[in-house]
Amino acid sequence: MELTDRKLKILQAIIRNYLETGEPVGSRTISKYTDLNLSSATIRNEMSDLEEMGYIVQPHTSAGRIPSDKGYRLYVDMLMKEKADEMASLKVELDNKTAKLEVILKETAKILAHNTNYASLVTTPQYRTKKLKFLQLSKMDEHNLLAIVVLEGNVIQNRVVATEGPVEEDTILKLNLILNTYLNGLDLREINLGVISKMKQENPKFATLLTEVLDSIADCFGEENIETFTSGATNIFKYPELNDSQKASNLLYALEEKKQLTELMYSEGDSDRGIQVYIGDESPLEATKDCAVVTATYHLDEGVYGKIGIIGPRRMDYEKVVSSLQNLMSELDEIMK
Amino acid sequence: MELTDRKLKILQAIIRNYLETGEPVGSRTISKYTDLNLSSATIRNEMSDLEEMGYIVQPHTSAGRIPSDKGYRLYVDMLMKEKADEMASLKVELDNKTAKLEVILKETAKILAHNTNYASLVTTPQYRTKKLKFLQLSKMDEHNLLAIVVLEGNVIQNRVVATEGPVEEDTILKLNLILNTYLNGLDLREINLGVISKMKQENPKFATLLTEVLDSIADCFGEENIETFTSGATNIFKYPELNDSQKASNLLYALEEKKQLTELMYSEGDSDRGIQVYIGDESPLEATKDCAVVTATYHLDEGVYGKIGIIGPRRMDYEKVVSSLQNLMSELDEIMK
DNA sequence: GTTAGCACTCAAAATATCCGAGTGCTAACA
DNA sequence: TGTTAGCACTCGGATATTTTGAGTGCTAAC
Repeated sequence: MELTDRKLKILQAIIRNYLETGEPVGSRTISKYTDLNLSSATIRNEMSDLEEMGYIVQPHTSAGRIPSDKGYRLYVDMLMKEKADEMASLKVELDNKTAKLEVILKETAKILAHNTNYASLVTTPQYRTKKLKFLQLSKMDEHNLLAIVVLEGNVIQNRVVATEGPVEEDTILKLNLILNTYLNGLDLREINLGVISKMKQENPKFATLLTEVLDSIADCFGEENIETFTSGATNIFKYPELNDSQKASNLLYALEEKKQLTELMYSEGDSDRGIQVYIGDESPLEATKDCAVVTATYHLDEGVYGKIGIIGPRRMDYEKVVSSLQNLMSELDEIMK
Repeated sequence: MELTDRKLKILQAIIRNYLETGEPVGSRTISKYTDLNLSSATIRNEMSDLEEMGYIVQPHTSAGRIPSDKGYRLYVDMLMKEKADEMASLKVELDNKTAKLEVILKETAKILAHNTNYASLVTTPQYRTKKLKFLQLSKMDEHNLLAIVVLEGNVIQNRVVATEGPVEEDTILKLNLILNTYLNGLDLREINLGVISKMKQENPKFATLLTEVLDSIADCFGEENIETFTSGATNIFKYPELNDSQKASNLLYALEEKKQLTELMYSEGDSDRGIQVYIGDESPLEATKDCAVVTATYHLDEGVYGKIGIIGPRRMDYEKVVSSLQNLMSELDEIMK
């Protein structure tokens, strides 16, 4: 059967209406709602077709229709095409003087949640290909060194390095010199065995210490280092279809744990610039089977990116979410430059 | 009317039973539950008295009784007296080699939540009277310095200091020297105008820079610097009496925002070593009016302490919670020494 | 002081009843 | 051939009604 223009319009009307009300919509409603000037009977016939084609479903015999995941998908795809570039104006109050990444990201999550009324997620960027700006060791006490690692983009991390024996102030100065000389401007892939062994060979006195330090700072780059900030988790109580203790509990648990969600955000490899939408069962994550998840990518530098995302009910205001995400995305791009 | 020993036993039995089941308990239940060997009729008489005295209430005429806040209070107070020193053995898997405070505290929250099946809170300690161990400035780029502040107890913080103009490497070295000379070993109260102006007078060349740096690091000590970690928020869904979307939503919101909870934890000034219990309406916080909140204090150094706490339903297993808290409290005391 | 017995209460569960939005189908119409 | 009015039918949800049983308070006997 063919998806005529009229069917499309009706489908769109059904979805729009359902997004507003959250209730199944009937033929009479649509007959009045659209500018098609068709009677409810005609709409019924068309709806019957749309149901057969799988775009809408009836929760039970004598109820109106609601969009199926397939219906949402069609709708979202259409939307994406239309709205690809247009961008609503969203006032963002990020104070870009704050140089601390963590603070910016937390703030971003808050703005996003507040603006959309859904739950939001923001991850720290992956540093895999991030370059080392500088590295600074200091003596904390007899058995511990403090290593400060600053990566490009002013990402600051610190690690405590436990040393075998006590270390002289003098040695620390030398270590700092060696480490910065060899490693500055390199990214994780470039800090490989070659550089390391060269470094040790040319400074045999410090071989042990260097190993200890390098081990401890290696994970500053690592993937397990991604942190996810969430905000607005309790927004989900605003939507009756999620407001059921079982569902809410699972969802909130996922939001608290974050780990799975982080994986989800990074799962769909590299649709990179694009915006990714998971509707209901499309999501690989059990906890979000009743939700829609929309994620976007922000860029910190070539090859270095993080994710921002939204979790809400299936009947999500996709237009608003997409434009909010695009907005914040470019806002972040800007700040991070 | 006097609170006889028998009445006390019955009250205790009622509370215990209610903690287990969450259902109002009737006279017949108690008559079997206790070793008093009294008929249900007798129990009924006693219960009638207990109700009159305000220790138990009837949700409706033909239901059993549940403890009132006053009843819980009596119970908890008795418990505290009995259990003051005894300590259950709780296997704590804190890896005390990790020197990073944040990680330890997050882990603590998790253990606590997991162990008790309630929601847990852990705050970072207040550093008001914490001494400065050392301070390290590094050049990040033309307009930003990175200030690392290490306080006693290996609490590490960093701040980005924006400077007026570019700063020479040489200048940074000198600044480091000056700052550490004047400030090492001092706490916030001791870093007052006196020291600062003296420092500036004796190093007039750096007066402006010093001001910038000191401003930025001042809040490393500040109270607004307390962070609260939570865990097990979704545990509240396990208790039917909280599992109502309105209550759950409020509570979870409070747990997400944390700010109010932090205030709550620090509100009851200085019961210091002790354990603080808020039952229902005793709590100043609206969101926890249907809960019980138990908090304890851990010590990092003289005058420096943080809080750990539990939020759960009124019918909380107080014994277990108290001993868990005591355990973790001393465990933390130990690690922080 | 304790207990058995019994009438009484009342929330919660089970059951019955009603209501109406919405459907599918048919027949008439343009 | 596509559109529409009309109508019988369905069924979830709201409301009303009944049943059930745990629990109480009171009284009288032990």
